[in-house]
Amino acid sequence: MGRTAVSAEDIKLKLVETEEPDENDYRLQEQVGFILRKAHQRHVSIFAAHIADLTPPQFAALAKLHDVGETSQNQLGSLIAMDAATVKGVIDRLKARGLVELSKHEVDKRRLLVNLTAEGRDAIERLIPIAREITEETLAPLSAKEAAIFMKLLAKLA
Amino acid sequence: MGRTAVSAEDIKLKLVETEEPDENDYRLQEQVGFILRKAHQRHVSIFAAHIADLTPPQFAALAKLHDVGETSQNQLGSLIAMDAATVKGVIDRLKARGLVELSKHEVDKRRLLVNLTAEGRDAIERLIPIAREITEETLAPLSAKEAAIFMKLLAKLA
DNA sequence: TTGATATCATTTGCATACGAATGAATTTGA
DNA sequence: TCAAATTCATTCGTATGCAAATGATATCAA
Repeated sequence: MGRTAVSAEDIKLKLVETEEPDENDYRLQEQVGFILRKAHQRHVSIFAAHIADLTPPQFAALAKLHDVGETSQNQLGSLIAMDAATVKGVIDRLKARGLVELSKHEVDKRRLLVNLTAEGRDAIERLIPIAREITEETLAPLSAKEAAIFMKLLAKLA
Repeated sequence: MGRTAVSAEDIKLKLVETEEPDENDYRLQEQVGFILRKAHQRHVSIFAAHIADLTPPQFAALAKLHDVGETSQNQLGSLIAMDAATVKGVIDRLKARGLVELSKHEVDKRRLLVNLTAEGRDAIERLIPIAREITEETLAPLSAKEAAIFMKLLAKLA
């Protein structure tokens, strides 16, 4: 008698429970987005410890300009993954510090050309070796093989 | 004769070149920090497409409160990797929207306790399934096996 | 050619993110 | 016990980051 004493309500409850074990075990700490944010924070912190007077976006702008030479503000932004509003602020601050200079495009009057100053060129050339150390330190928790795999997968995600 | 015609200058030049092929081949696009930033940007964009009325940090705060219940503002911050100044802004905005309520700690008068409101609880429980989809879509460029490896390595980095 | 579109840059508003300084309350240690 | 150190929260200043609106200039298409 007792062994078969399972009501319809019991069964329904069981089903509901196994159908959605969802809300109970959502672990924020294991979600990509959350960990990506933390990993990025850690990198920024390592960067700041090595290069105190420049932010990563500012460094990116200088490094890219060093790479490609004169470009328009918007184009530079697309090269370093910054929208127009953001890149403007970054360039303004670099200009205020004399690392970059602006000029108007002769033909297309909408464009604002950006270029490194001599000081900006010196700065970026001096900083690139340090940037290599920053990359290295950021990846330090991984073995060489792990780092290679990680970079490949990260590039797929980005 | 011709085969051994290598001057001291030639050798020095060769050495210099192999000692620092550095500044010439620094590729911003291949640095961890740069790609991490882009991957994070992509995730935030995916998040916004699924959950328009909440930011990832706001979601994190609600999810963590749902997980651990009432906590102090600072403690919540450390649980979701936000410093005191940042967490205050996030909590202020959640409070203004009625998703969270604040109260003073009876014993330790320095602490400000944060708790979900009924509305906040409803919201986070409704959003968690969507957050799973966001995680899934963020990892979509990777196979299941790649995603598992990536998450393991990313966790090591963060 | 000219009217519709598109592009480049700027501005505004909002939301992280964090260092540094400050004040209040608590804990520690001599 | 009481002064020093620590912790919690707030505020200020600076720097991304992005959506949306705007104005100027270019390009395209009918």
